[in-house]
Amino acid sequence: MQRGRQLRPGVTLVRAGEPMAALFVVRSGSAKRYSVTLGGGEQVHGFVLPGEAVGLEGFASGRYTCEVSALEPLSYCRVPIRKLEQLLERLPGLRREILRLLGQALDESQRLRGDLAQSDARGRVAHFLADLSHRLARRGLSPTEFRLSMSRADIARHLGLTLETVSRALGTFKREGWLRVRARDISVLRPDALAALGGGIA
Amino acid sequence: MQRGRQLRPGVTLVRAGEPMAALFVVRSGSAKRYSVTLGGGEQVHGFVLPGEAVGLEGFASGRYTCEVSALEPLSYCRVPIRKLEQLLERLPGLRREILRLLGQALDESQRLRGDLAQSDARGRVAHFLADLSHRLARRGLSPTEFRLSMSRADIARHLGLTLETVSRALGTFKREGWLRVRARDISVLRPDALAALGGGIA
DNA sequence: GGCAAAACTTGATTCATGTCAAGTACTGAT
DNA sequence: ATCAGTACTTGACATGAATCAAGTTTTGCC
Repeated sequence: MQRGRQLRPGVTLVRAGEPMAALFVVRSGSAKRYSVTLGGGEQVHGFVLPGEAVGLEGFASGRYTCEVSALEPLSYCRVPIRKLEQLLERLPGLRREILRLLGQALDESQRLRGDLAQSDARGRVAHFLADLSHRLARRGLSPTEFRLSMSRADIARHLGLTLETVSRALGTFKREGWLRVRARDISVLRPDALAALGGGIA
Repeated sequence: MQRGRQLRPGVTLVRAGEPMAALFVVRSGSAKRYSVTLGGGEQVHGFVLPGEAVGLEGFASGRYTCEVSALEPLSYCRVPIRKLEQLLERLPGLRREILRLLGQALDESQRLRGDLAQSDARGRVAHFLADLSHRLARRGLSPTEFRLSMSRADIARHLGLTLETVSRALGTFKREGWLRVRARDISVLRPDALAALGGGIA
């Protein structure tokens, strides 16, 4: 495992189509995962937060299938696949951990898709915020006070909305007293309300 | 591996919340993967075709996270997890294969989510049909003549649409000469047109 | 084969979100 | 500190999909 590597904002960590030589784990900062569509637009698959892995979907074909680029100064570890395979040979615990990681990524992706498919614009934005909050909390960061490292346009492309609609949803949450929003700084005042709107599975 | 098991239409193969005791591989027939939402509705995550695996997302927590029930008479193999772990110990090739399977499921889920987020109703339905066609072809079945084993309502819940909208989309494809539709029997006349509308990543 | 229930299609209307457009507030550079 | 460029907000309007409501076809059962 190689650690202590750094990336400046905007720099790409992995590119779609490159052979998967390593997995990455983000240590600090955040990144955007996206694909470039036929029309030249970006499909934003999601955002990577500290403690989360990058490159898992490369197991499918041995190549990365999306681009991942830093939204803030990013530090990360690199885990070469060769090394990983050697370790998997010997460590049943690591085997389970990798399967768990993949299973979790799969589960989250499906759950998210389901929720997006069935909620309106406000529900999607609420879900997005609640999810972010939850993932930050898991990492020991504040679930109620945080700074969005991504633009409204990125959020919109992630949720299948337009940036205007995202802006309006944030506006209504603010007006209803659920959030404080100042540019990219968010304070969640009513996590329960967001979670309720974000909806989801029983 | 235990094979030759059968299920009648409507019967459930795995239930959300159950401990993951085994993986399953469908041999013939098809199934619906779904979650029950807070309101009692169904979130349809997708459909399982012959040759595809069921239960992968259970690796996340050791429990299945969605329900899978047969849409047609279903035959399948059951692969107990204990057995699988023993085999993973000895067979590096199987380790890679399982990772590949999970990576592929993850990649497809993300790609699908991205496409759904960015297409309109017709695009989604076109994508759905093109995907189905592609997966059937992979299995050696006809990519142009098939029978939908799921209802319009299931398709709609899968795509985040209403059943009326799905019906109308099929209607327009029919009128434009891209499909023949007779109840659940589909003939694809213009696969290219569907693929183009289904759009996707570069 | 006939019947009832379910699944599906089609039409009219409403509403949410996209689109277009203008204006405001950040941000980073000089 | 000022300025320029970008990001964001807000408003007016258009549009595609949801909703509501009949009708029609298919399916499975007797």
